[in-house]
Amino acid sequence: MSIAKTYNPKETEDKWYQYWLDKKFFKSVPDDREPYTIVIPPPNVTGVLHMGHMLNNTIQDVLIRRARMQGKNACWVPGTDHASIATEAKVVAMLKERGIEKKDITREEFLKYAWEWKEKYGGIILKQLEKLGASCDWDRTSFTMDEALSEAVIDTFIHLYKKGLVYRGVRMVNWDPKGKTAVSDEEVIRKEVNQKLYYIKYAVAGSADEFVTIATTRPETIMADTAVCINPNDERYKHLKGKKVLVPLINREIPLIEDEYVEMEFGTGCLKVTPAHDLNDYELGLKHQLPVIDILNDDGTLNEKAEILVGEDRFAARKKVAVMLEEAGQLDKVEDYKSHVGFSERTDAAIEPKLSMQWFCKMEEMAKPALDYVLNGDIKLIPDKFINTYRHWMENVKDWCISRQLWWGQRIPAWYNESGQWVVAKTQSEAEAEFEKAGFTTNGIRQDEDVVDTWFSSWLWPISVFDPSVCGHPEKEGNADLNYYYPTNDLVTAPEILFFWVARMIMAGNEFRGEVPFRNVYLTGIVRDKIGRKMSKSLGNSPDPIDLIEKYGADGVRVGMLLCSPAGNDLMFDESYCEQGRNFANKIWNAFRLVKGWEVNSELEAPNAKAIHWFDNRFNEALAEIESHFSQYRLSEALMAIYKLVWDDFCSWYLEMVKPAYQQPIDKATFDATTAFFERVLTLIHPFMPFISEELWHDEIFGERTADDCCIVASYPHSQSVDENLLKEVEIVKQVISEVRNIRNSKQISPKEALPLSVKVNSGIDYDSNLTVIKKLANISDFSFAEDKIAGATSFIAGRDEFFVVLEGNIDKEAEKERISKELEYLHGFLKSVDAKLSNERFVQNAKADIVDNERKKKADAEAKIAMLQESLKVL
RNA sequence: GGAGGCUUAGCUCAGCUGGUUCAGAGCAUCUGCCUUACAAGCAGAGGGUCACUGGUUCGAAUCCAGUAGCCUCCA
Repeated sequence: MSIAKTYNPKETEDKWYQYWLDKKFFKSVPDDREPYTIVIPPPNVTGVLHMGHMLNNTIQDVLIRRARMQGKNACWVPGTDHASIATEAKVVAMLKERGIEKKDITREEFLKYAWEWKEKYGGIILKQLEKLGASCDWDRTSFTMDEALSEAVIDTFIHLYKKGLVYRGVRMVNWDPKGKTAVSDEEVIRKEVNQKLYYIKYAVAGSADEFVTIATTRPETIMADTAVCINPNDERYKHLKGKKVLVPLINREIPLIEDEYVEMEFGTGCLKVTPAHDLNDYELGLKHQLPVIDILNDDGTLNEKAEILVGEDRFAARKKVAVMLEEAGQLDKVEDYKSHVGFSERTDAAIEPKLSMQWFCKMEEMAKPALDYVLNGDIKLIPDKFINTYRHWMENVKDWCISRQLWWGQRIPAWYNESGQWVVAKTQSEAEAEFEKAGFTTNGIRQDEDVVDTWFSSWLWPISVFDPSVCGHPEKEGNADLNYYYPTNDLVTAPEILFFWVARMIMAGNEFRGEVPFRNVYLTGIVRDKIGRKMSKSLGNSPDPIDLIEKYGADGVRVGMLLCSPAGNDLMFDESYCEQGRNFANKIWNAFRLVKGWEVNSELEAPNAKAIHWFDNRFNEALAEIESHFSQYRLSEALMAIYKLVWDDFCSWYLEMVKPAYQQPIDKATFDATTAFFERVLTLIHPFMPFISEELWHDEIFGERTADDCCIVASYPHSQSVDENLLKEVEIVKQVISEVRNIRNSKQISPKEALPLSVKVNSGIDYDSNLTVIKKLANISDFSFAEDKIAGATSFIAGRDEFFVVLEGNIDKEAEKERISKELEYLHGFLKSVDAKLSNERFVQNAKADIVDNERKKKADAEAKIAMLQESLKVL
C-alpha cells in the first residue's frame, strides 16, 4: 500500500468538481420531489471573492448539499448583480486609462464598453466559488441586467407607477458630487470627522453696530441662507424679533424667524437656515415658507447664485469664505468640533444634501405586509434578535429614492416632451400614444436619462431568476419553475442588508406573488480579524480566500470558517481555524489508511460485536444531536458534533477497539461493519467537506460503485432509536480504560507494560462482554473479579464498581491515602449541599417531584461512594 | 441623542422554559510518548468570583433593576 501519509487536497478537488459538473449533480429541474431552494445573494460584478463571501457561500453549500442528500430536489441559483455605481466607476476609470472621457461618448458607446467590461471581469467571482466547492446550478446563472430581468425591472416600475407607488418629486437627496448621482440613505456611511465650528456675525439690518452670531460648520453655504432662526423662548434675542439681518459678504437681507426647533444651548442659539443644503433647514424652510437658494452645481462647485467664488469647489470655498469673513471682521471665532459627516459608500466623497427631482418608491403601504410576515413567523430570522431591528425599521420606513444619475442600469421608462410634460411607458411608441391621448405634443420626445437603483433589480431576485415575466404582472400565473421553486427555503445573507435588500425582497414577493420569497433568513456575522477589526482591503488584514484554499484545501477552509461562526454574531477569523480544518481532513484520511490496510480473513471469528453495537448506537445518538443543531441552523455546533463523533468516537475509540494487532488480518464481520460505518461517516461530513468525502467514497474498500454512485448524492443517514443502557455501560468501560491509563501516566509506567486489573462489581454491568475492549485499550494482562477489596492495590471507582490495579513493588500508600482523602473531602462537601437542599422544607414542597427525587438519588450515590472510599482507606 | 445587542477558561464560543456531579466544548497551554493510520499525531492533566452591584426565589451563569466597558443600527 502506498497511500500518502497526509491528505493532499490538490489531487482531488478539481477532479471531483469536474466530475460533479459532468454528472450534472448540481442541476435541478422540477419533478415530484420536495424542492429545496436557495438563491444566492448576487455578488457584485466588480467584486472578487472575500472572506465574507467565503463564509456566506460555505453556509449555503452546506445547506444545499445536505438537502440534496436528504433526497430533496436541491436548487441553488447563482448569479451576479450589475452594481450600477461601482461598475460605472470601474468603466469610467478603464476608459480614462484609454484616454476616453465619459462625457465625450454617447450613452450607447458607453454601454458597449460597460458590457465588454462585464463580460471580461463579471464572472471572476463565480469562478472562484467553484474552488470553494459551491454546488450551484450553473445553468441557471442569472445577471440582474439580463434582458428578461431588465424587462422585469421596467415592468415593475410601470406597475408600481400605475398603482401610485412610484412617483416623481423634489426631495432632499444624498448627493454624491463625485459620482454625480443621488445615493440612498443606506449607501451613505457616516463617519466622525474633525471639523471647525465657525462663529459668524450677521449684521442686523438698519443698525450700524448690532450683530447676531451664528455657529456653523459650513460657512460656504451662507450665500444660500434664507433666514436666521432663534428660539422664541430665548431671552437673549427678544429685542431682535421681527428684524432682518444681512448675509455677510453678499449683504442680502433675510428675515429673523422664530422656531422652537432651535436648541438654545447649541452654539450661540442662533441658527442660519439654508433650505437648499440641509435636510433640517429644508423642513424648517417649508414650515416658514422660505425661498430656496441652491448655490451648488452637481459636481460640488459653487454656481452663480452664490454671487461670490463661483466655480470654486465647496471645500476650497469654505476656506476662502472663512478668510473673507475674517477680513470683513465678521468671523467671531473658530472652534474645533467633532461631528458626523456622510460619505458615499462607492466614491467616498462627502455627501451633499441636495434638492433635486428624483423618482421615489412609496414604502409605507408595502412595508406593512412585509413586517407582518416576519412578526407572525411566516419568515423566520435567524437569530431572532433581528426581529426587533427589522420591526423598528419597517415602522419608520422612509420612501425609497430609486433614481440614479448613471447610464449603467435599467433606464427609467419615463418620457418627456418639449413642454416638460411627461408620461411613463415601456417604449417610445407607447409613450407617444400616451401623450396623444392626453392631448400633449410628442415633439422633442426624449426618455429620462437616469437609471434605477440596483436594489430595484435585486429585490425581484427570488422571483426573477425563475420567471421574470411575473414582475410587474401579479395577475400572471408564472411558469413551472416559479411555481415549483418559489417560495425559496433559505436565504443566507449579512445583517447589514436586512433592510435594503431582505425587506424589499419580502415587499416584492408580496406584491407579485402574494407570498413570501423565502422561509428562513440566516444572518451571518461580519468576518473580522482576530483582534476584532473588520476585514477590509484598506487595512490589508484580509487573507485571500483562494490562497487559503491553496494552503489548507477547500475542505479545510470550509471547516475553518464554520468552526468560528455562530449565526448572527461576528466572527474573529484566524488562519489557525483553517489549520484545524486541514488537520481534521488529515485525521479522516488516516483513519481511512488504517482500514484500507487491513487484510480480511473470513475464517476468523468475530470478536468485536460489542464495539460494533456500541458505535452503531453512538452514531445514532450523535446524529440526533446533529439533526437538532441543523434544525436550529446551529451549523458550527453541528460541525463540532460531527468533529467529535469522527475524531473521538470513531477514531480514538471505535477503531482502536476493533483494530487488529500489527500485521494481523481482520475478521470479515468487523471489516464489513467498519466500512459501513465509514461510509455513514462520509455522508455526514460531506456537506462540510465535500472533496475528501467524495474522494474516499470511491475507494474499492467500499465495494464496486457505478459512475453515478457518488457521495454528493448518497442518502443522508436517518437517526434511529438508541439503546441508552448500552451507551451508559460503555461510558463506564471507557472511564475504566481512562483511569488505568491515568494511573500509568501519573506513575510513569510505560503504556507498553501490561497491568493486572480486578473489579469488585456492585452494579449489574456484565464486564465479561466488555473484556476484549478493556484488555486491549487499557493493556490489561489479567482481568479478574474480586469479592473484596484488594489490599495494597491502587484503586478507583467507575460508576458504582470498584477497580484495583496491583502494581509491582509497593504502592505509595501515603499518596494513595491523600488522593482518596481529597476525593472524600469533595464528596462530603457535595453531600452537604445536597442535604441542605433536602432538609429545606420549602425546597421539598416547592420544587418539582422529579427534581427532589433526583436530589435524593444524588444523596444515595454520594453516600455509597463515600462508604466505598472509607473502606479503601481502611484497607490501606 | 434614540433603539438594540454583547460581557462565561489564555483565545473563539455553547449553556433552551431558573434545578441532573452545572460551570461546558474546541483551540491553545503543561506532562509523558516517534506505541507501524495519523507528531497535521497518541495518552493524560491543569485552567473560570459566569463584567460589577443590588433584587426576586427554597434555589440564579440563567429572571428583574442599576453601574461599567465594548459593538451595531438610526438621528
